Amino acid sequence: MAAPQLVVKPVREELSLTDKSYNILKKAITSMDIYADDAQLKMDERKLSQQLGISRTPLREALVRLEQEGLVTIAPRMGVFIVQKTKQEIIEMITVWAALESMAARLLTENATDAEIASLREIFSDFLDGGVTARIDEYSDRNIKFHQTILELSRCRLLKDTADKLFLHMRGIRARTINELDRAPRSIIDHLSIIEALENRDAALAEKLVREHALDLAAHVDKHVNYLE
Amino acid sequence: MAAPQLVVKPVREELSLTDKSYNILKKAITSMDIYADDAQLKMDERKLSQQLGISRTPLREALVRLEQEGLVTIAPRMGVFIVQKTKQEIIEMITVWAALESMAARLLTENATDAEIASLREIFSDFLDGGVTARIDEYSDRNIKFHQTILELSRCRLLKDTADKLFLHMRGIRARTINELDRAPRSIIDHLSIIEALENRDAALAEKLVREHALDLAAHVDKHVNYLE
DNA sequence: GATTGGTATAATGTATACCAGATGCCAGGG
DNA sequence: CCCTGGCATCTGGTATACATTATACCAATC
Repeated sequence: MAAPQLVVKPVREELSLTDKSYNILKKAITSMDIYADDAQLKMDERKLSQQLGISRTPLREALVRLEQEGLVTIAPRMGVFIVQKTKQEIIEMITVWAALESMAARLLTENATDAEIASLREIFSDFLDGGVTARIDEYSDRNIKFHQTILELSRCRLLKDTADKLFLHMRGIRARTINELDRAPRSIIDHLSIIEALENRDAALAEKLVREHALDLAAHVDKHVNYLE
Repeated sequence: MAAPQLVVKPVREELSLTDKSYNILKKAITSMDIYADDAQLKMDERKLSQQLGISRTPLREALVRLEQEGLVTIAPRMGVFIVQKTKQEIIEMITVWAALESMAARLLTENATDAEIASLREIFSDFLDGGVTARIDEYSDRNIKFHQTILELSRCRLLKDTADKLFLHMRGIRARTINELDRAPRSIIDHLSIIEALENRDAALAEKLVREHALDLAAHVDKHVNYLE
């Protein structure tokens, strides 16, 4: 047995100012209601750098990252603006999401243990006795958790990371659409069928159900969401 | 009918130095052989800024964008390095690609015209009489064109954009794996079956064939590519 | 001879200064 | 009353200067 020895973790926990302001700004943007009528979309560099207590250089690098992620646009000589997604873009995001998650479901049937699949069922264990509409907020959280877990259990990190990036943008619209979109009673039935297919290791069926569940949402957005322009 | 009027496109063609250096560096990185033994992976900020004839500030913003795309890593206080993808990461990229392109095939059967689908067939018209192996380079170009066209014809821009980002990273390994991976005779048969399914507007079959074609490649990489560590 | 510690140098992270382009206001003219 | 042109101001883009940290080299000691 090895002699006892000093174990330390790397000291480099400190994030750069760029990283810090990036995180702060990302959280700020994703948690604001971008689509409110009086939403302030212009971001003033100088004012922000003062509020954050840093200079403009690291702030600008953070803004570049946000732009690359599609959260803001930098209009040369005109400033940076928080982007409002169009309805079409939202639908496309859901479509790509459908592609990713259905592939994840397929992989899941090959890579996940029975216990892991069972954990999916547990997510909704509190909701099996109906009364879903009463606790819509809580259900919505579980809903998100469910989909993220499927991505997770695919054992394909890139699949999850790519989906997470998309999900970032969905956050913004969730606040507005939560009541219309999370058609909970229907949703929970879909989820249970998906879990069943996964339990049976039926890759083709699981993939199909996941895809259709997501594309249903896209169709629903297409039909019923109108406040986006 | 409207009166004739002067039509001009916005004068704003001028890119910022950040954009310019971003484009230059991206091209430089994707066209170099990252996996060569003597490959220089460290990027010297100061030297680069001198070579590009600009200051470090816009260069750094370009590097931040490259990092966000996964082409380089910025190690705090230690510099920026061109990333070498691991075999696992390559396989994951192909997997995500499979998800995206199979969804694209599905959408294509709904959104593309017969003429557009026919254009897919034309891509390979020169190669139908065998002799594929003789013109492997040219075939490889058509191969790429084929897959990109499917993404394009899906009419889902985000699907194509997401796939393009992945493709960026594949460029680097193509130079090395071209002979092993583009198993042309097999490949062309797959492609023709895909086209046939698309012509028949058979969404389920097209999706399946596209997915399996891509996942075959992933399996092949897993089995036969060994130079990536 | 190998290893450790100190110092010098170079490179990165951040701040600031300067410049150019865009917006808004106001005056003047139609 | 509206439109145009010029001016002032403000904001973003870039360069440069400074501070902090990593790396390399050398010397001293074991």
